[in-house]
Amino acid sequence: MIRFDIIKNSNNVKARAGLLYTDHGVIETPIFMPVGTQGSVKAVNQTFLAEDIKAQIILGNTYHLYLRPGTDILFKAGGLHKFMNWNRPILTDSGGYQVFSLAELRKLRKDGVEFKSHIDGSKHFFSPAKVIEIERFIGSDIMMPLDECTPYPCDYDYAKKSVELTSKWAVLNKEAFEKTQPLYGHQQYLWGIIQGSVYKDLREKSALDLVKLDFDGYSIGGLAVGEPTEKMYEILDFIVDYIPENKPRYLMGVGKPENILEAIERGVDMFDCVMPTRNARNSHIFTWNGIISIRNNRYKDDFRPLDENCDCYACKNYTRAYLRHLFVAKELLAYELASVHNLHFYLSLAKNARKHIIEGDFPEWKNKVIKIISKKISKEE
RNA sequence: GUGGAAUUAGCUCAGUUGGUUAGAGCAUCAGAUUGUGGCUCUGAGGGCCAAGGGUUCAAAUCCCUUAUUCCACC
Repeated sequence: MIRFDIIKNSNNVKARAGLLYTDHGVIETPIFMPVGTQGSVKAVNQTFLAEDIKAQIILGNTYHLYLRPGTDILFKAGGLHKFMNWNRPILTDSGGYQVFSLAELRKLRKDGVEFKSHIDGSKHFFSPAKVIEIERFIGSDIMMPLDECTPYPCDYDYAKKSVELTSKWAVLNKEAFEKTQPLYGHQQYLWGIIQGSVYKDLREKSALDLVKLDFDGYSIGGLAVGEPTEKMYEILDFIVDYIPENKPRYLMGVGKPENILEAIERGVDMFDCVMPTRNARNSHIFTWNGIISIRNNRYKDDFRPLDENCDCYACKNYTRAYLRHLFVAKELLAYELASVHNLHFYLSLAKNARKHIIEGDFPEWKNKVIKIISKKISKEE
């Protein structure tokens, strides 16, 4: 069983600060985990990731890594940590989301999912046991089980069947996990993923089924897939109480900075999202003063840093005008600097949230910063 | 000098036998992006169709003149 120490509970809200122990290091929660789908956080090298951004754990994706480079290469390399030169924790998503997002290629079966590779069209089959096997080859510290992520909107009957399937698979995931061993000498842990779309009774059923199996942690999946944000908060308010308090809670794929803070307030400990990196590549910059679209014409002669309150590599060394120029010229450095900055912002956001939970003024701080950081900067002061 | 071709958005070009408010790509400008199928998607602005004159109910389209550019031949 993974060790998770809650070092401080918030007084009025469910937010908490904790320490999550893995063989690759201790993670301070709440935490944001940069997404490195194919064994690389896009446009960011591992040195920056560790030393500047101060990422404590990153994500890999089972579906993508299985297709390329494949488990034989990962095994020969000694696991993903060595392969990519990252010695801090790694969490792998199972490919359950790809089952949903690549829906045209999939065929759901009771025992797993058939799909066609988006790379070469070849046919493959994922079962819960197969996914665990692949994650053993990858060597991720925290493994996600195979699940089905429902789209939104999703009618009740489909969501119900989907929860039943995900619960059935959870049993098989857990069995496979217990029957197999880590390959590289460090411990691996398995989470359960709660589904149920926007239906509270289905969410409850999903949570009860999974808690019975006693996973190391619990993920909340199937949110931020298009439902109104208020709906997401409503489900979070409801579902967190069904997850044992001493287990880490992971809200998959979320989200915008304000979504993360609202979810922390509701008791979530872990987050991942492509937003800081994908948006960085599209010139969308998160700052403590609000959102900047750095390609905008008005930054062409703005020689201030992206964010005057930031000490990341990009802000310490380069100006808005230069970043805008790089984006307009489609220079590769644009993607690197913007990604470093946005990830640094997300990690700072989590770090500050943690600090204010410990200091006891999280809700006040949260309400104050959300107003500022979620707004687009439209007029320069 | 002679003959031919061309001239349409900032750039490169479409534009059917003349027929409503002349299109595209790129560029520009502005949005979007939530367990990532690496440079994506959506939208907007921008043209007295080289200039002038004719023919016609109607001209980017046909005719004439001029200008500019390119090609071929003396």
